[in-house]
Amino acid sequence: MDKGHLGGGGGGGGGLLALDASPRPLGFLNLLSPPPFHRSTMEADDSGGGGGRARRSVEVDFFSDEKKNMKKSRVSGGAAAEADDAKGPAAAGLAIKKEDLTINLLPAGNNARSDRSMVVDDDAASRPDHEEKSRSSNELAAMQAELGRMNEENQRLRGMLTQVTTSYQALQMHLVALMQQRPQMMQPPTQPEPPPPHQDGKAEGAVVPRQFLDLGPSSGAGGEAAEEPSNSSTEAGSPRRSSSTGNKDQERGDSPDAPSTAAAWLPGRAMAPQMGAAGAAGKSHDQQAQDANMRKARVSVRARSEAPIIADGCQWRKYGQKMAKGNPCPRAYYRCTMATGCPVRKQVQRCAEDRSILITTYEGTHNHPLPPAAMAMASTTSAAASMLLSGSMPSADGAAGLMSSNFLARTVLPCSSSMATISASAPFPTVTLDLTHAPPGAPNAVPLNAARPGAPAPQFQVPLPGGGMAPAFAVPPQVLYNQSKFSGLQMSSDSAEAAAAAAAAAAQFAQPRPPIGQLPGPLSDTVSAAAAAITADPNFTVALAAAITSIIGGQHAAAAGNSNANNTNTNTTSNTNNTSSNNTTSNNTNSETQ
DNA sequence: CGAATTTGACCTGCGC
DNA sequence: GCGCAGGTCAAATTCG
Repeated sequence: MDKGHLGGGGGGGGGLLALDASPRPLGFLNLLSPPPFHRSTMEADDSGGGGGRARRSVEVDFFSDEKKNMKKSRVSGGAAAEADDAKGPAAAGLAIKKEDLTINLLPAGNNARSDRSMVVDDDAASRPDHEEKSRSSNELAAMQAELGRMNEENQRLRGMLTQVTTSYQALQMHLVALMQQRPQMMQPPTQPEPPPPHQDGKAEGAVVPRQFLDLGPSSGAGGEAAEEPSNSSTEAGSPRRSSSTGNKDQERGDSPDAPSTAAAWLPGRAMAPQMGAAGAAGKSHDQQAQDANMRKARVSVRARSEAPIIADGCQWRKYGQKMAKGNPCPRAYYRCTMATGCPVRKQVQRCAEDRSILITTYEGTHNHPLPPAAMAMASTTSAAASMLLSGSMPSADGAAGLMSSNFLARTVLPCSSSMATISASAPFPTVTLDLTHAPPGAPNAVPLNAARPGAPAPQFQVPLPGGGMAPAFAVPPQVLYNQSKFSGLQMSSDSAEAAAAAAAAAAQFAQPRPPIGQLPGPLSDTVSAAAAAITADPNFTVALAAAITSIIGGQHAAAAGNSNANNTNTNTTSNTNNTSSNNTTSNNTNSETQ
């Protein structure tokens, strides 16, 4: 099943979203994530990459259509087309747009394949009484040339925006790391963060290495140094099957108390037992206490689903089931089996009050790279955990802790217009992300049922924030009943950043999709939710307006009406095309996002 | 036949 | 110290 996820899986991502979802938000999203157009330029270079596969499909699909069209027109247009080719591959994306615009601008159906061609033709056919015409043609040509320049500039800006966004995210992560660190002091930077500011589409390369679900400040305690190397070392170190026993030993041995359970799961920790009790003993009680606090961080996700389990991109194996007190529904225990000895576990249980609500609680840190599909959840939970921990930490002043929590909540869960619940109360600090309440605008408030065809059991996709997006978080009072020691966080979506995050998240969640001929349904649901969430933000609207303005610009003030209408059509068309190739596209997007 | 799931037993922590 | 509840193990069972 997860083979499906990993191998064939990996549905679409940002690209798909961008293309498939409602035109507006998507258009904007495109600006934030390596847009298909942008890709055109990179296509040749990127196609080789790991994530490139999916992306490539997108490109292929998308551009193949375009090319087909172009070819057709060439066939009829003749030499005129040459001019376009002459512009070079780099202009591919621009060419498309430009063409559309050009077509729009031209009064007659005279397929103006290229400005030049038009001019030439006119010149060739020039007659005395056509001076006017040629003049207007010249003007057109000038305008189009300017258009071209504008488009180029637009692309540059897009690139810049992408970079900025990436940098922002990197900084955000770094900040989170620092926050985690702070209370522990003396700890070296948790995460080897600051990834190169240039990535996004390529972020994958840089991000993947650290694609670990980092629920606990694993980074924190001495594990820091060990954590990174452990990524691989741990895997190699402990045979998978033995892992369970290994864990057991670790957990039980470490056990002085629960805290270690999570700790034991940490890659760094994994080595401790091997090194002997001495190592553990060496640890100060203070630190142990801190670890105890932090290691057990949990992230709970509530979402409506008929499916027995949510598809978060990871591979899980059920190792137990138990009836929990006060809940007629049994609680199932799963452990990550994507890598040998991965300590991550999760509990799945239906809400007693509303059995349509599935509560999934994650715990532990992945000690292996995660597939793109799992990244959304991983980053989400990681971010949430970080948020929780940083906020719950006995930092200098409670206010600071709270503040950081709020801050993180906003940065980590930017799209949520509602609430995420954070609880630092015993037994473990827990962050609850409630996806059961979607924003008014969101079409599919929640039932994100997306039975995965390949999967033995139906699962559903959860659009989450960390990766970027969450349709919404709302925490019904009852959710907090036994855990609010802390504070609920009000998180308001913040401008374009929120949109960007949402886009990224949406992209990621579009990913885990099966590769072929399947479920545009859930995807569209997700997209819809994302779109709704994004567009709900007034800031987004403004940003979108600005973006559109910059693209269409006053350049065409004159032809505005016409051209706008046509542009709209054009967009619609391309959307349609992409939609038709939904599956493929989704894959692409994912890789790209990642 | 191997892998995954089920399920009863066992272990541990916590509250009284 | 005892009982309860949560969590995990591992043999038995089921499934592909």
